[in-house]
Amino acid sequence: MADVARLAGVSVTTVSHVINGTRPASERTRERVLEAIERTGYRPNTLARALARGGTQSLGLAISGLSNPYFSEVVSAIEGAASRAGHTLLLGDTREDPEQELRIVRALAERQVDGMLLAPTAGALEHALPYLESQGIPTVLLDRFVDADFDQVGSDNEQPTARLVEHLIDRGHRRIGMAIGIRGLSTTDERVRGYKLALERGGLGFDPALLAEGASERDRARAAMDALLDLDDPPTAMVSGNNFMTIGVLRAFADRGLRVPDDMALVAFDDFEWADLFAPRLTVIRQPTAELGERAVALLLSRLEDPERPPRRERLEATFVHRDSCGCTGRSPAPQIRAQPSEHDDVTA
Amino acid sequence: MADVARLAGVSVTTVSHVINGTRPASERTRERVLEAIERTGYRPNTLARALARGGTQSLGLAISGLSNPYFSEVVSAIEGAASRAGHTLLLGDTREDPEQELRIVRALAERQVDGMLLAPTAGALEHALPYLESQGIPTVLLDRFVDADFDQVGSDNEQPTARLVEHLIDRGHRRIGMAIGIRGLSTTDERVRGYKLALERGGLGFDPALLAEGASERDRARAAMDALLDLDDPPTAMVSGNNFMTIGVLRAFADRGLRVPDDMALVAFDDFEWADLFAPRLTVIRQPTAELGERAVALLLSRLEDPERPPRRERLEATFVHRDSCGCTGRSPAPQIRAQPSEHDDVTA
DNA sequence: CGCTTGCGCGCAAGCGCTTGCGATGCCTTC
DNA sequence: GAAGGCATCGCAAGCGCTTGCGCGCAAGCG
Repeated sequence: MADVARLAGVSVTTVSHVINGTRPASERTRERVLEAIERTGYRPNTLARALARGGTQSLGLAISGLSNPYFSEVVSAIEGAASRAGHTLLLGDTREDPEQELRIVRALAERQVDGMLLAPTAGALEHALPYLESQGIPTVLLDRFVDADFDQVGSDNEQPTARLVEHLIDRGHRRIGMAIGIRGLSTTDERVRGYKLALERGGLGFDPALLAEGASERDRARAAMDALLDLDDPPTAMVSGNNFMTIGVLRAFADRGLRVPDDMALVAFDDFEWADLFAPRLTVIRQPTAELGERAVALLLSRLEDPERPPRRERLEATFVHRDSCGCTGRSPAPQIRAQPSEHDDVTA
Repeated sequence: MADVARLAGVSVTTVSHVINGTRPASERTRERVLEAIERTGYRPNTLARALARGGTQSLGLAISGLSNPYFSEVVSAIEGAASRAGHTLLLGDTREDPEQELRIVRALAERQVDGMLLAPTAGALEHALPYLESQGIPTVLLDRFVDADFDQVGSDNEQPTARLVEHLIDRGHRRIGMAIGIRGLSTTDERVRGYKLALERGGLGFDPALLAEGASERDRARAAMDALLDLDDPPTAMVSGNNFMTIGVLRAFADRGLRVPDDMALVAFDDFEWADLFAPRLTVIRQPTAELGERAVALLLSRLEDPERPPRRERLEATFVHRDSCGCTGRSPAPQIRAQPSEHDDVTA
């Protein structure tokens, strides 16, 4: 910037002001400065600016499993919203590990992000969250809810899962298993609660033996599913707690040559983009990923504007998408479907 | 940091040195400083450090389609490698738009990233790349190759695609169409070249009418595929140029109730994680996504160490994964398969 | 008992930018 | 013709950290 000032024959003050439009300048000097900028190939140093101004125009994003299609859709939406608001994203992967999460959050905070978007791990309450709170960093929690005073966004889990299970019950299933993600995450807990709720409503009673603990790892889910199938009284239908679990469960089925829905019914939380193109066409709950990302950013921006505003929680509605993996297709009448927004799917809110 | 210094009764100089271990200090003062840091809840300001030192320990990543599973796997690998090397990632989505790409690259550069990872758009040579070059920013290009003096990493495209097509030819197909991505990207061009090569080798001749221009958008691919199917002499088999194209093509098939592989054979570039679990099980070329990300970071780090080193290009081998969508299953002997690394797939290098 | 060594530290000058105060010169206004 | 107003700009003090110099002091030396 000093170069520019020299070339334009003005002070750095003036250069700074014409760059930022923070103070009027004569047309003449404006032009000279602009030209000097052009000729020197001047590249502003955002760091120095941030240091001087306090505020980096950047947001931290700490999340687990970038390669998880659900999250990557959310990330994509977040990137879009952040970028539209003139913010840059700093990215970190928590790997679902509270220590790693703290490291990431620390690193991002030390880089002076203006705010933080975090999909908290199961141990966040003991590590990352206290840190964020003590440092007074504007934060919004994503996907998983936590019992703490933070802004939070996520989908509704309990009722949609219950709906999934009830659908299986309606189809006559009595032994319904569930493959679940990481214990301690609200997403997991709430979905399990929905599962139990539906069983209860259906007068079925909850059998802990029918829970396949997948810990959100495909291979663990596969192994756990395998164990379920070895039961004396194995399930005739499964509900999967998230897309990783779905993959694991299906692998376990494939291992034994079980076919969906003929040998085994399956419904799942989390949709896949291609899900209506391949068989079995999965009956799922679809989360509003784009909206989720956008709301999260919106919440964060609003908090940046008013740090004192009381924390807000937003539950977004998830959609029931009726396809074939539940075993309904053609053979028996599909239950209460209300709309068909997608071309090949039956979709209901 | 001033607070810490005061509380410890030393100068900021000393605080800085004990934090960074840049100068020996007496055990006593070390302890006092550390304790003061603890008690003040001091959080180092990376920005100020970067400003003083020059060097931010952060890398820029500009890529398109975060929600593309191929890219999100690469991103995941990059994040891992970068994080292991002590770097933070700044993320931007180019949306395949050269102007947007330049904006992103600029924003990242102005944030003083130490180096840049870029999946160049088709117009990069006119915008982003000259900028990067003129600013002397260490850069490695990703996925797509470009005719310029940059470090570059990507998969082999031509031969693998040819292999895909030859496979169809071996199965007796004579009208083989291809759905292709964005023109001007080396990935697209090279894959088309592989397609033509195979046709030629098979004595089939290239018919431009059989190219479905999908521009890497699912809906365009679907429409283009639709047009192909309306031909007087429609293809009996398709090869898809990337995973978006695959989705589009399959949608077009679904629209008409065409079944793969019975009514239509399909082979594709890009694997999906779940591809062996759903029908049709796609026969594909799988790119080494993790390796790609890691090599890219490795290249960038090595360039940071030695900025003068001549640019390097790395072609990574893609894998032929033989499944059912080509129409081979059981009915006819599968051609030259050499290994079966995956449990349910036939995989060949 | 002076003098060198070496150890432990602090001073202060930046890094590149922003911004509160003025300073300067010219044009109006009584 | 002096005073006030307005439009244009520059000075210099930071923002929080790093780092080349150099100072003081105790130990070691002849």
